[in-house]
Amino acid sequence: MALLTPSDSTLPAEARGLGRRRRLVCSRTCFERNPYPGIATREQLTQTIGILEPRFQIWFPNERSRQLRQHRRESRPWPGKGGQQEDRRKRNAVTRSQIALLLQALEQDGFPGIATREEMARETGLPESRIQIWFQNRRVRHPGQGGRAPAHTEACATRPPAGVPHRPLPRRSPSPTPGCGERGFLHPTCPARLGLSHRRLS
DNA sequence: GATCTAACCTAATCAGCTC
DNA sequence: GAGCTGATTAGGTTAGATC
Repeated sequence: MALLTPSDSTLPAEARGLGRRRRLVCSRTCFERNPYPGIATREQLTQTIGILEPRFQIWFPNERSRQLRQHRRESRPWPGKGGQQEDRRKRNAVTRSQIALLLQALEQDGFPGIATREEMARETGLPESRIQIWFQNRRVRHPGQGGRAPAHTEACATRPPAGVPHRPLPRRSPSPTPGCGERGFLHPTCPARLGLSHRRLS
């Protein structure tokens, strides 16, 4: 079985002034068996390896992305899901009180870093990974609620400062996509976001 | 400094639940 | 069935770890 191990850095990312989680290192054996693991398989891997399930939910898409690119470079067909699709995670019911807490946090920061998310996980009793998903969905579906975002629309509409590459507009949208900040979200490299979101800590 | 890749982001979509 | 929203996916960027 593949081993997942924490990287050698001894301090948590937040303690080092970063808004990201510590990195893990993973080998590919588990991926070759099933590149699309369902919740049951991921939980089983968690039991076997001792790494939390949400880390697999990050690692597997990343690995699929790499493999897909490689297959395309070599003009090989990607096998895809194939076979029976495994079960999804059971839908998590978020209570009104939990939503209230999350909305409060969203007002303050639409892009909470790992420390904030873990604090909210403690307060709400929800898993941190579910909070991350909740923020992702919320930012997309309620763009006006993203705390400070609307206030920086003007800054986002302009060019980033020299040396700060502006992220390209979102993909997979055949229709014209609103500019940064227009719908209430800010590109990570937007000058308005730099110094505000979880990246502010760096 | 270059490279690799986990972490993170988005839009799009699927799917469960409530009305 | 419509609407809402949690979960998943593809595809992109960022930044920490390693060489």
